[in-house]
Amino acid sequence: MKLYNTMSKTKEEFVPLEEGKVKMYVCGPTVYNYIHIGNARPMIVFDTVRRYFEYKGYDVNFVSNFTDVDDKIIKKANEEGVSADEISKRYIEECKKDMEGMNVKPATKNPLATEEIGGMIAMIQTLIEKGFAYEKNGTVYYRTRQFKEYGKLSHKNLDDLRSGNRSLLVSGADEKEDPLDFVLWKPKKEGEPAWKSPWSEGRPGWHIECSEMSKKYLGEQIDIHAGGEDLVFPHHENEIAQSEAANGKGFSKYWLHNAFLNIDNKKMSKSLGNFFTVREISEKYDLQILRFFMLSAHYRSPLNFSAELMEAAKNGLERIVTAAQNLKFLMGTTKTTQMSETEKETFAKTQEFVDTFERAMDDDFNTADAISAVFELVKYANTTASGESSEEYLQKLYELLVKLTDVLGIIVEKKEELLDADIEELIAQRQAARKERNFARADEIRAELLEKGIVLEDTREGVKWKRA
RNA sequence: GGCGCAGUAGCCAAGUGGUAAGGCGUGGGUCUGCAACACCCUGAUUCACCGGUUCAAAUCCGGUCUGCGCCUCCA
Repeated sequence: MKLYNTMSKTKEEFVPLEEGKVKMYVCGPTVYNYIHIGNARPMIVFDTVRRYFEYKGYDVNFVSNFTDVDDKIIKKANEEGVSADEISKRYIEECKKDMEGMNVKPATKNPLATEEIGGMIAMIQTLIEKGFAYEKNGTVYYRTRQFKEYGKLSHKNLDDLRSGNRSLLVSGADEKEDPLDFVLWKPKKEGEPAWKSPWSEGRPGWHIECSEMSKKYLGEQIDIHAGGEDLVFPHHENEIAQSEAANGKGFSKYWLHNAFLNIDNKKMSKSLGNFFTVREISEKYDLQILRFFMLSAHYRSPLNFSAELMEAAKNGLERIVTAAQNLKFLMGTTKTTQMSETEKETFAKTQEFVDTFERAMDDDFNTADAISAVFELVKYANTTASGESSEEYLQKLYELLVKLTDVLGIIVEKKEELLDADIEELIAQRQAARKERNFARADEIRAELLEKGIVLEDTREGVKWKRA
């Protein structure tokens, strides 16, 4: 299994720190509003990564935080005249609802920054003791140049950073020893949430949160640290500087970053007005479609979002779900139970699709290729399964389809639904009308049911129905 | 200015040295009372452009054009 490591800029063979286990940390959202579809990409992508590790038999400890103290949260709280705590609690709940809709598995642990302040203070203390941090008037800064490997993740040269950001030297006319130093702890301003610390009453800087939460819940060394590509610098670079300086050992073995989701080939932003929340999308589409859409491209490629592409994703996903439903339907009508020798041979050929699927996923989670393997399985099922198939054969095909789509977090199983008695009656009436070749009446009933959201399909094995 | 990514059919998208997967859409056909589903056929002599290396290039090298990202606590 190979994965692309931002640190080495190459695909590397995955070797876990501990046999059979994966310790994985994904930087979560700052909860000041509903999450947007850009936030959804890493959630979906890294959930899929997790699912594939689990498919391969690994025990995955998946930790993803919520940043629940931040300027934007405070700003939102002030606008609404409520506490910052109320804002963050509210949007954590809303975020979890969206994640459920996208079929993102709950993390092993979702630490909250505000509940880990003690550990952060201890880590900052250690950094000060080791000479990697210093305090000035209540603010604690990280002494960036003290960490000799600074820039190793983003492949930046400290002097380039300096010249590129000369303007900051002026605007940052503060007490920093060096303009590259970043904040570990800052004193509170009027009306801001604050915690007591040895330096001032205040709150932690953003970067230290992840260093501490990752250490607390996964240990000083982890297998995978992931997030959006914009986090490479400075966030992850700073995390490395903090964690490795404080713990005296390598932090994460592999660094995974997803590319951005664009809209009209532009980065999504409020100022451009091309900003969508997951909640807005959910009003128009099942979030399964959003998930399927996100997985249709490689996670390290920029992905463009548009209504047209969502429609295409919707149709593609429906093809997969329909195939699964069709197998299920045939299972209910088949006469034979056991697979014949011929069917055994036919089923054996599906191994080819499994191999293709795994080869794709083993190659840095190539979900686009993995999906094409699923489509090939779908075509194979559609071609080989019929009313003549045995229940066992249909069942095996169905289980295989579920197994592969489950890795992608795509749900093809539908809950058993019962129809109202009057709808059952209408379907029966229509069948009777068809038998009498009274097609006008039959079509009338079909149209009537369609208005109620019931779509009918006539097949050799009987009438199928589904909700529109 | 520094660092980096990308350009493959109408659209989306794999493929990183051996002769272009898959999906959506279009058009035609089979099935069906019709429809839907499904199936079959339909698509790039060609992978932004120009050179080069090689028996062989979408894939490697050089250059050009175009789009985009990071260098601001934005996933």
